[in-house]
Amino acid sequence: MNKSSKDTSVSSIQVIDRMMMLLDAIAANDAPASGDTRAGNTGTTFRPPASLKVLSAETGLHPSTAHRILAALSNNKLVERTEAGHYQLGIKLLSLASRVQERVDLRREALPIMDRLRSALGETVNLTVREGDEVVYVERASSHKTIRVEQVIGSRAPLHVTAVGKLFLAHDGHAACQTYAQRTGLIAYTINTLTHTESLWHAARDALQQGYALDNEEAEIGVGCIGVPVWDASGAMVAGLSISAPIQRRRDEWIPHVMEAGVQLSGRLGYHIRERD
Amino acid sequence: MNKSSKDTSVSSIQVIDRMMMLLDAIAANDAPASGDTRAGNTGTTFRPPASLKVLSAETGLHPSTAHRILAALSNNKLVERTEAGHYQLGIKLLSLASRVQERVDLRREALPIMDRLRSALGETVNLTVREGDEVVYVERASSHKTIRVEQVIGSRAPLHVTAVGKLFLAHDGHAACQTYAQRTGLIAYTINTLTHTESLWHAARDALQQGYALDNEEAEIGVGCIGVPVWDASGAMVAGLSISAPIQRRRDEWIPHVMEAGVQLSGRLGYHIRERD
DNA sequence: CCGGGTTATTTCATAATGTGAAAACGATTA
DNA sequence: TAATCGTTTTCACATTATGAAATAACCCGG
Repeated sequence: MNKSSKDTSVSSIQVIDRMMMLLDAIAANDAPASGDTRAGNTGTTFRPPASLKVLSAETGLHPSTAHRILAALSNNKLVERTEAGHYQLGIKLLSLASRVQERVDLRREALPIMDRLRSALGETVNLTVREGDEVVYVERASSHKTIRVEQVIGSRAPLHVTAVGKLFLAHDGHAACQTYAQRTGLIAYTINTLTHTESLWHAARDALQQGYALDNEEAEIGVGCIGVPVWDASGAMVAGLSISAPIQRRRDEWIPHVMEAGVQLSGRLGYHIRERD
Repeated sequence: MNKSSKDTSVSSIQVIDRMMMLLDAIAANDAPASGDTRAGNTGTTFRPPASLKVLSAETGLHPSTAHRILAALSNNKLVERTEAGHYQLGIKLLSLASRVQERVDLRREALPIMDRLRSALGETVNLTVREGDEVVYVERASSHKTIRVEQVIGSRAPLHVTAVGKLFLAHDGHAACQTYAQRTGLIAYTINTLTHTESLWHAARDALQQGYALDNEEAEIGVGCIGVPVWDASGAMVAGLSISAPIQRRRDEWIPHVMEAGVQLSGRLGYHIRERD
């Protein structure tokens, strides 16, 4: 009979849920083989294109059922078959997604999330994008406190003095960070500004690694930030989300909240969690 | 009982086909509205939303059925609901499509199509992309005839002397075409080269209108081309496909073949035929 | 503030639909 | 040639999706 232990939703259509499992399984097994073709593989780590066997095993569907659903998806160009008979995601997804693309607007998606974060923590939340060697403030949810930090929309700041900017630098890699350092001279804004190339790089790299960056009065004395990256569907870092507060009010407990907001916004832009590890 | 539908498929799953109808219907209603003067509104409405009523009418599905399927899709984030209750395509499509994006490579998709075209018509087929004021030859399926036209992969030609180049110019619009003309001076390569701004513009615009462009010995005496545009999922013109032959061998009957190849390749890149109505 | 018309949602009896065990197929490999 | 593995098709069955109708929510004009 049915041994369906993972009953996901109250009222959904079985076939469609199963279809979704299959699409996700295909997407997961579709991992690109770029740059990871080192010798000495153990043999089990590489990702073969998704065969029926694998997909049915991974989804728990009977091969027969999986095959039937995949054939239906194939008819509708939602999946394609390689000549070897393996499955990959289909072209139709591109044309459908292009419609979503047109609609998705960073600021519009960001605003409600920023609002919630501001309400939860009570401090000003900023959305920034990168432009060259600077971050630009493009949206804001202001704190209601009498003493608050507020950036002008449209204003800029160099990458190395902001939390989000350091994430951008880390994303660029070591070489680009060094080039940036040389190009800009890492001008000191406060006594705390990181002005040495390598300490900047290490701070940035560690920040990206842990998923958030701090700004400890590096741009302005008295102001502290927590910044997180925002990714889009293609895996590009398209923006940053940060909370800014008077340094004595800032709390480490906020970090998970800000990170959660970043994850949410990235999700709204089509980012899927398991990008690469 | 009353099944008067078009069952094109040999064996497909009903729900999935219906789901696809709905997704397509949503996509169609998601298109940028042109000439929709149904309601005189100002400001608040950016896009015409798709209501259940409209979708069920458009797909021929009973409202109840459509609603159920849409709810299932909604559970899986393939569609989203606006707060007004209308339906739009969902974020999940973005993350799925990004996987396709990674895989889709212009040249790889083009080669089999170019091969078929070459075999059908016996002349050299070229794939070109734009780079600034020039087209670059990036792929080729050579004719096997002893007398044939052959461009070097990687070589370039100015826009105004090639069939595909004129399509790019037309795509840019009148002003950009004029700028191009001023900037480059429309150097004559042969006696047939279009060296007058306006005649170039008219030729280009008409070509794009009709879906193909000719090159009548405009780059080199004795060589004639038929070129068609290649579009991607976002509606951008990303390349051109052209066939080149000694002018006395070129036939107008080839035009539909080349156009068909262009449509096929565009489809492989995610372009959906019905852009506007 | 109240009808009346419209649209969205839920219900539920029904059979049509998708299911999966098993068998057939087809490609490798021994 | 037989054996093995993965894919595809078949088919009897009941689970599953269906759609008519009833209900709820919503929107306007009076």
